Amino acid sequence: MARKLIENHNECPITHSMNIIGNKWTSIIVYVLAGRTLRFGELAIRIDKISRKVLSNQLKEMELRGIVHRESYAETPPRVEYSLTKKGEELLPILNQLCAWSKDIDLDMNP
Amino acid sequence: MARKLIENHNECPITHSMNIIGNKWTSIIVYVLAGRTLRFGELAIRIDKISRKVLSNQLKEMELRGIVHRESYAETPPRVEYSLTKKGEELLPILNQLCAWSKDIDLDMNP
DNA sequence: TAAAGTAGTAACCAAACGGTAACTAACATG
DNA sequence: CATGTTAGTTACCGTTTGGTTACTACTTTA
Repeated sequence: MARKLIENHNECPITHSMNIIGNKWTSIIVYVLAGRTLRFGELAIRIDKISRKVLSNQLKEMELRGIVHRESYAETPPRVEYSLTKKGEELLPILNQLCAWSKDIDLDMNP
Repeated sequence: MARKLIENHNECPITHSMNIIGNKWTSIIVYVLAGRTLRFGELAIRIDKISRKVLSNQLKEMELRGIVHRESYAETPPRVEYSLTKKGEELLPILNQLCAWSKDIDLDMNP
């Protein structure tokens, strides 16, 4: 279930960072969750091509890391709401800089 | 050879960013190359656990994206030196923020 | 009684990724 | 003539990741 981590015996800080956000979906989930609360199903719709299984796994991992907050309501049908924690919100300005940085890189001339 | 990209029809900027640096090694290579020029073999030694094949592929992709500069000398034995482009250098302050952000996240309590 | 709606989970399979070992070219040295 | 040196590449294969489908539980509505 859990993703495999890069070994990091010499505690390289960037390797540590990559072990947290260096995968396909984590940053995208943070970005989509920016400033709002969304239910599981809404997240699944907004994030193109993600499967419910993978979304579920990622959210679980992010909750464990303290990036995402999960609030479950005992209703029928069930309702579960996801939002960013303070830590998650702190990632946003960094991601915005990343977006700005990558703006002028072209992927069309592909390998 | 080339990594598969996340589909991004609605041109989500963070998805675009993740298509560039959202993988195991790219950011780590940028970090190791910060402010210096290294030969292929030196990179392979400094980056723990990366295989020469994967390193070669990553560098090729990063060169294509304009993040890394490759200088090859027609000597025997061959010498190839890698360094960051201006674009690559611009990524560094962002990566440093990422390192600072991730500092207090604990991975030991693992999924 | 049947269907609909939600948030998952389990089993299973396909695709992507990563690693290993052997190999190349080209010259220098012993 | 064999060996070492470097930056790769190729073929092969195992691991990891991702995707699909079906299924659950519970209650409301038709």
